[in-house]
Amino acid sequence: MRTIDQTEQQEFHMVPRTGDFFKFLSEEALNDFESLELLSPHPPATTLFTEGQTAEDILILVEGQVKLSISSSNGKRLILRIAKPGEILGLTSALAGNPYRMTAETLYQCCTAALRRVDFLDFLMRHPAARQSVASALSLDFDRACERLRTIGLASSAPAKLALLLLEWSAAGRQTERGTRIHISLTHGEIGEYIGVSRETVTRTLNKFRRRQMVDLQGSILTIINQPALESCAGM
Amino acid sequence: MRTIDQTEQQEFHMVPRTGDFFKFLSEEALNDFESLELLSPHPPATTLFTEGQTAEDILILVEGQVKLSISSSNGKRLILRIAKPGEILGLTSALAGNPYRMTAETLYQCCTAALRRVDFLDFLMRHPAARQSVASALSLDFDRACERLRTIGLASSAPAKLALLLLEWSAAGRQTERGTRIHISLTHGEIGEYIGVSRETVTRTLNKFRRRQMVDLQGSILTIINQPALESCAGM
DNA sequence: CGCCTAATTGACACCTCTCAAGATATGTGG
DNA sequence: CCACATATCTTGAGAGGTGTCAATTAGGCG
Repeated sequence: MRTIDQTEQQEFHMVPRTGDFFKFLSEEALNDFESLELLSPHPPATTLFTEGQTAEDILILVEGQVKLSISSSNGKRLILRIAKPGEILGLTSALAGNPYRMTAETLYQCCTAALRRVDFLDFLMRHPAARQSVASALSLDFDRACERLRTIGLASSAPAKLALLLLEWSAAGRQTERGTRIHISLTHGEIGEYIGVSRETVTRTLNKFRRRQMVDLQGSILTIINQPALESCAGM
Repeated sequence: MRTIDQTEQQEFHMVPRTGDFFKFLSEEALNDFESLELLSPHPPATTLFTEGQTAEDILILVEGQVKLSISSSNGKRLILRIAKPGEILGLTSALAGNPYRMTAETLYQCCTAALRRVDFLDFLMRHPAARQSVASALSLDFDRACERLRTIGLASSAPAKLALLLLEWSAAGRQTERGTRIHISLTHGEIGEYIGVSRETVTRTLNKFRRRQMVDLQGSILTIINQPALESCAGM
């Protein structure tokens, strides 16, 4: 189901640097950074680090997507979010040198840049812009966790949770004349782990949305046809 | 039900500074801080700021307890945590100058120290120890949000959620020969808002715990008699 | 084609919410 | 001290939602 981008394994120095962290670095800071980093490719479905493991290095996602999740001892998982290029993985743990509070798993072929913790802290001392960038990343991490709490803790029913998730995703979607089109790259099981409901409930609820003409589903392409209906379902 | 500490309204300069933020400040930094702050007393059940409001000032809790919560448009609330003295309220929003993501409400008579945002940022520039302190506070905020997600999102049943909450609180409790004793200062309704279940379910579940000899309940004093049983109930 | 993963659908049990009624506390004013 | 008002807790009954289990179908890939 999950289609893997068949991009050629690129030469490391050619890997483009996109995303918030790199965007605000000066040319000079970028060069400084590149002299410290260790770039590594990772196959799909690789575990980069797990909950409880101590953070030795700083890991920055350069290319690909990484699933961040927390899990309970009885095997249940809760997906926090899908990290995009330019995100620092497990930032708070990495900064403080604490154990990771989450598990990071590659979705596709990924490329990460690793720095030793001390090197990264020194790097931040040298570049105020990077410090600013890290501060907003911390802020963003917290905001996103609150957003997750809102979806999981405040939505009363499974349809409400799913509607909230779709609306959240719709921000990154493309506008078409039929509605907002988004690409769903997760399985129903993973969507379930995203909003804390079972796989089967995701299937049933998605079908309910489709029957009610709220969304259209063609393979992994979902189109939000009736956004107001979705919003009222989400309780907005 | 909620008993209010009848401490005399103290002279401002006599208010003791406790908690993580103040603990790591040098004498000099503390004096610097005190020259910038504006101390204010607040009656119980006062709203300090609400979700969506823009953060103009930095607010640090000096004395008392503050309930931090998020809420949905249909009136449902989710308590994030009870802030203790020394905590910076809405830190990520305050630092970034973003709208608050939560609502802050005093529980008892409280005293806060307010600084203008720019003054606080300047203060941080002057005092590396304070910067360090803020960094770990940010980290702690995130960790606590994840902890909340674990309780609300990963626990499968109401008893599991309540058990997790009690065990979380037991860390701050006092050991006695009968078990860990904790003081519950929230109503059942508020406990419900803490773990995302209804008021009645809290009552029923607490009684179940009591009937099964897992806890003992005398007014607002709860004693964890059978911690292993609680832990297994929490799914640990 | 055969294997494997994911999606689908139905049946059923159980949990929790809601509504409603009553009991128990706490505070207030006479 | 008593009567009253208010807030909180308690308990029961009913309904709806969701998880689990099980069987079947669909789709991708070697």
